[in-house]
Amino acid sequence: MDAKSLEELLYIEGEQMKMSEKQRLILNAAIEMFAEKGFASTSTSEIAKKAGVAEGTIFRHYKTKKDLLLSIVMPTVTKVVAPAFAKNFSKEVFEQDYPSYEVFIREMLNNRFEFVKKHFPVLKIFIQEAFYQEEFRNVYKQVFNEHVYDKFKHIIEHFQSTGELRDLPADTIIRTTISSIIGLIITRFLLMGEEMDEELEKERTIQFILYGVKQKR
Amino acid sequence: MDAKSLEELLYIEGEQMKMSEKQRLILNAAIEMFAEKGFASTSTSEIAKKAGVAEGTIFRHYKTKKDLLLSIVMPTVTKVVAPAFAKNFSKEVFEQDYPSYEVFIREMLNNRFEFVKKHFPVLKIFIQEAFYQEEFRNVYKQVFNEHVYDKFKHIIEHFQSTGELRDLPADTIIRTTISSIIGLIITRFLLMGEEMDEELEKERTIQFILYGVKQKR
Amino acid sequence: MDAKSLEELLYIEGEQMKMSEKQRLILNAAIEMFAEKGFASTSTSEIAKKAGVAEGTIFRHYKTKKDLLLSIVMPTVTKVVAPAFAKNFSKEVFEQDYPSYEVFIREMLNNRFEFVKKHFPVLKIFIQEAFYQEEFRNVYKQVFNEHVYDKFKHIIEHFQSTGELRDLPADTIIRTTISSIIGLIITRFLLMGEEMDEELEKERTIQFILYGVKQKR
Amino acid sequence: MDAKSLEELLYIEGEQMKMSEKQRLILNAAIEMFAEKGFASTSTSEIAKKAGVAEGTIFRHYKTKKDLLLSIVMPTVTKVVAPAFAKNFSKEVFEQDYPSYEVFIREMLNNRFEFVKKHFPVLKIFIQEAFYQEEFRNVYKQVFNEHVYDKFKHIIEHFQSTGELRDLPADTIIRTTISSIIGLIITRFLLMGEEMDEELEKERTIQFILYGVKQKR
DNA sequence: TATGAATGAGAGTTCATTCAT
DNA sequence: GATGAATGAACTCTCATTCAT
Repeated sequence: MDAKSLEELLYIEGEQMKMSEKQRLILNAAIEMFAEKGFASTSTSEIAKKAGVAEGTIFRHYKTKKDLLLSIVMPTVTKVVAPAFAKNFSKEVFEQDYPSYEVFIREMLNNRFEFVKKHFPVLKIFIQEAFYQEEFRNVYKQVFNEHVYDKFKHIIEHFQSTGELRDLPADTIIRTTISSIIGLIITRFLLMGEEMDEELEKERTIQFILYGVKQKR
Repeated sequence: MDAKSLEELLYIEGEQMKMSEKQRLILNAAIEMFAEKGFASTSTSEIAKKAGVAEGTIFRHYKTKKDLLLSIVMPTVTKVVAPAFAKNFSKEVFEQDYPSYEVFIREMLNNRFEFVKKHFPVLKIFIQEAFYQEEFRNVYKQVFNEHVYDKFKHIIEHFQSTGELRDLPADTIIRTTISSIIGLIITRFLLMGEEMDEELEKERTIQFILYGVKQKR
Repeated sequence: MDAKSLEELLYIEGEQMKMSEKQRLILNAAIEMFAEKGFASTSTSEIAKKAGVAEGTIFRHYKTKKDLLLSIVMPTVTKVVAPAFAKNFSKEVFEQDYPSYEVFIREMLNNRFEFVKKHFPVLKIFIQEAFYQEEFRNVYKQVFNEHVYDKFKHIIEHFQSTGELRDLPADTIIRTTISSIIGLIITRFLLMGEEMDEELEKERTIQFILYGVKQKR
Repeated sequence: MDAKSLEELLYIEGEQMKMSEKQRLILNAAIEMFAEKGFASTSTSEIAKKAGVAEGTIFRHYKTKKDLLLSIVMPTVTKVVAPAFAKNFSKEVFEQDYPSYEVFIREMLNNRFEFVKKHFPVLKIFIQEAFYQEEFRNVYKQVFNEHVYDKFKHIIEHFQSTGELRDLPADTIIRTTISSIIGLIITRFLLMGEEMDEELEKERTIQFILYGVKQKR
């Protein structure tokens, strides 16, 4: 990954952003290896070799191996979960940007799909570790609760009030919408790869969310 | 896990089924630890201690640590993916069992949900490893292709011919249906735990699959 | 050191005493190296090499390097400080064994001198570490207070009551007596070595303690 | 420690004396850390941090870490051992300063006691290292032999000739005198600390040296 | 068949020292 | 002169695996 993208991805507000060249090499190598073999199965000596630095150099920048993992994964969590909802939802902006739920989920799906495509290795690392580290799951939950849930719910209720959406509980709509999007993403990035017709399946997923699979009577 | 369940779960056709007592202790301990901490982060000595056997005993039954992993995970793949479709689809059986797509997915969802509930640790191990071992993903794909895909497609086409299902491509319906089910399962077993109202969310997921979230006009 | 001596030296009451052959080799090597180069400057790989075992073997027997140090040093503290006072001081035994303060300190000096001669390396290790680890000093103090001080004081007061000893405070007599003995021991084992005429200097030290260096008028 | 004291302590005749500010910071930090944790257990980075300089700066002033140790310890040896005997023993000066052995040892004890109190950390470092580095012990022996032994012996013989001292061998008197003083110093600075009544114990030690503990008949 | 002591390769980490700036 | 990033050897400790009992 080039220096700029990496810094943008791993930048946390309030932290100093500048990375040294070696640090970038280390992070890129670590992301690649962790994504490929998993955190526990990747040795710091492998990372050092791939990065082309001495093993000691890793520990000059990151106190422990776990520290290196966190510095890769933590800043990403926010960025993957929140941005679709980061906009300032003033009424005008909102109604202009999202005239319908369809426009909203289409934008969200496209936006997150591209993000995942660009940063898939880091996300893979996050997901893997979230399996066994509660710490990781909690960060995800926290970000979701703080930045996403209320706004998402608000949007749904808005479109229920306009009559576009059925009167299902917002929670269920949130879960099923997200499930469908994540299901698409997993299918594309973990199971099928390039052989999938991306645009077609994205569109179908949107239609599925919107109309369901059952024929209208 | 008791001896019988374990043998059933890990039994592969054509193999000798009898397990010694020690072997069962080892497998149970390994499943628990692998699920909790991951394969790479679990040491054989931890397994031995938890199983109450000597370290050497593990290697008497399983040539390597990886061997132990495979003997846990491989037989499970088939069992988790296939059984809903394992029935003999003679016309009568089928029409009798599944008078509608709704009945079919309700049964499938309930059935898989219970299976996951019962064998969650083993499945967690499989998923974790599938992330980085193509070998694992391929086994999954193969089982899916061999035992599931054709039958699932056949069912969909059947209900499209009866007019119950819309004329979406079967692949899309398969993917979205499975996505929704897996989404529910992940939400329940990885994110929310017991705090979720299982029966309610199951029903809503089914409704979502069937009708979608969009109001019918 | 032979197996028997080592076990006797490092045995702690209430612990299991049997040492494996390898364990003995490790302890002997560790004592030798720690005494020669100090704890911090001795690497576990050196110890392993000198003991003729694999490095891993050390950690099978001792959880950490520090553990190895403690298992050498702790049991010795008691044995070096206490035994001269370990006898059961029933009145008869006492008056029979120590008809005078002179007999008492002569026995104590000889006894401790021989013990130091036999176990000098272990004691050297203890002293070194006591310099910077309060933990070590406290163990020493505790043993001294519990097993030595009262009895020593009692003896002194006894010989003050018989008129053999001057009416100095017991604490001062204790400190100066011990100082003189330790001074002799340090001179012999750290500064001069074999070139010192042991018996002569022991006798002179006893005379010094008893009569002082100043001429009687 | 202030600049002047430090320079005085570590000054060796014939060397250039000026220390830079940074050098002083480094030496003070090193003395403190070495005394607290021992030479081998103190890292140069700790010293640099405590001194508030960069790690590289240490190596600009001292070729190696050991060099730093030597530059602290070596000049001190002379100063701790010799000064009591450094005076020019012209007959007049001597008889005027030391009209009796008692006056002599009282002055020596007080003088060395104050020196140790002032420079305890450096001395602690020296003693620690003297345990395993013969080089250090030899320096001590050499200084003792060159600057102390003959003069001390001469003093003793003088007071034997005046009849103040008993006809013990001078070596024994030297050893026991020094032992008693060192014993007091160790008790004060390593074992008891401030809780000891300094003046009282100093006086008692002198009395012990002079009269011994045994009652005069 | 089961044991557990022993192994040695390799893990993560520290550290004295170097050197370009 | 001072810096501190970089180094790589060496450190303590872990681990899957072996094998004599």
